[in-house]
Amino acid sequence: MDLRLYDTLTKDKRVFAPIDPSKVRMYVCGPTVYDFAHIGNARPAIVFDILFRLLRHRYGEAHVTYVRNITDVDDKINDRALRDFPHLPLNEAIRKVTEKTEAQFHADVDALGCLRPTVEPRATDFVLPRADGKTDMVTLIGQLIERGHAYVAEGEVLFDTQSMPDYGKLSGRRLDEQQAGARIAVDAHKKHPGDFVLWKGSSDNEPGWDSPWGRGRPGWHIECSAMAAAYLGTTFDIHGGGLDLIFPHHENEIAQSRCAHDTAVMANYWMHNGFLQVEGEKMSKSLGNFVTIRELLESKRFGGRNWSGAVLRFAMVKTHYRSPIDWTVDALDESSKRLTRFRQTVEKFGARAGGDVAPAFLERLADDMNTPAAIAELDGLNRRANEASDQDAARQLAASLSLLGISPDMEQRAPGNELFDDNIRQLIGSRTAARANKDFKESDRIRDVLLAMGVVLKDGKDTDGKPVTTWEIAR
RNA sequence: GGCCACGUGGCGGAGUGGUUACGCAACGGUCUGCAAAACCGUGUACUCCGGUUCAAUUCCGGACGUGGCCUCCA
Repeated sequence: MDLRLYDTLTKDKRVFAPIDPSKVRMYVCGPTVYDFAHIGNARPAIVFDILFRLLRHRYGEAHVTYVRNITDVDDKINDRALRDFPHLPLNEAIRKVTEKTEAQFHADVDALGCLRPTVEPRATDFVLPRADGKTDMVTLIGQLIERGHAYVAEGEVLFDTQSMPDYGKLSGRRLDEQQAGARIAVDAHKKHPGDFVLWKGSSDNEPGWDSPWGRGRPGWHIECSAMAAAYLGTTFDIHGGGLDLIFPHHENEIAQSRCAHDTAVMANYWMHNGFLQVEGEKMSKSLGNFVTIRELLESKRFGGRNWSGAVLRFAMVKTHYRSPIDWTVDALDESSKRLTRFRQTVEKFGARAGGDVAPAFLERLADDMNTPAAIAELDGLNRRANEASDQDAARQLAASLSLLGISPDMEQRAPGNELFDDNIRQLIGSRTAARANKDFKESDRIRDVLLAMGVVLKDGKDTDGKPVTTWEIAR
């Protein structure tokens, strides 16, 4: 069965053919580490994690390289550093901000069930030429100047967009059209208003590196060109990111990379996840609907309860990755219910992941990651398992969920208390014993105790007819 | 103003030129010490107007609506 992927550049869905199946290569634009990641940031992390898992499943774990950068040089980071650590030297303050934020980001996406990428390079490690000879930004910029694709003007190095005949192909923007729009800053030193900065000078309270063009820092797009080449080579398989990055970020990455390396393409498939709204409105701090991953996991700010990483992940993948998502309490509620049903079936049959993924499920996923259709197959498996006590269906359900990055125990973790789980299991054990003795008074007492803890019990039977009790957090 | 998506039942959300998506909610039932859950069954749909076609929710054109990008942004 073929894997088919939608390519933003060619606007079509086609069979994925890696350049080298023994070394499938994917680059995804990662976070700028200046503040807590919001739920919108979680989307590309989850979407491309699923693609990563799918590729590993097809080509083998050792044959897929997933690079996701960490942007740790950015004006927002500078601002945050000056605000939060005014007494520290700038570099130290910046390091404090980026290290803390990076740790937060990792904790958040870990909780969402995302695997760590193969490599997570930090931009600041790729500004200057490196001892290991991996591609760096200064060298890349030098190559662009040499090849006549960039020029120096007023202390900046600018990319000469007119030097690239098909600039704008990804976003469908032509240079002459852009002149019409008044939004692009017209600077006298630019040859064309669409030209963008590769290198800019730094003042004393901005981070800077010594370069052939003076002390300065890289522009917004060059870091990804450098790090992608450093780990994946000049042409690779998949480049991903959010829809909003198509222009200017990815457009400019393509321009830089192709012109510096003189290649026909930078990546063979450009993939973009859709945007997310919150309760029907664009997420913004001014509307007060700005919600971070951490808040969803740990606070009751959204919907009066907190949500497990599995529920957040499920809510994210029950919509196709290219469609917009309206992030609502109702959607999380529904996700929680559906997931609980799957979990109960898996537990009831004692099914463990590691078995075979259901073929129909895999087929849906292979069709440009049609996760909603794939999940519908899980409903079918769930039904088959329960209707006909079909062990195999339950095993396939567990294995398929696992390919989606969802394991049953992710759902069960009670927030903020690691002993919670064990405690509940003990109480359930006592209650099961009481029920076996027909001591229903005691049995009901324990059930009430658990209910007071916010835990609802569900009695069932396993395939041998033995009583099995599962539980979930009360809604 | 330019570019790009999208508009499916009460809600979420796939897909298809003629045949059940799927789930949540609702209603009915089976089962269980009770409750809950689970399982089974039932109903409701394809924004509007033209066109192509034997046949359109599905293709083409238009209208209206929603969202995104064009500036840091997943």
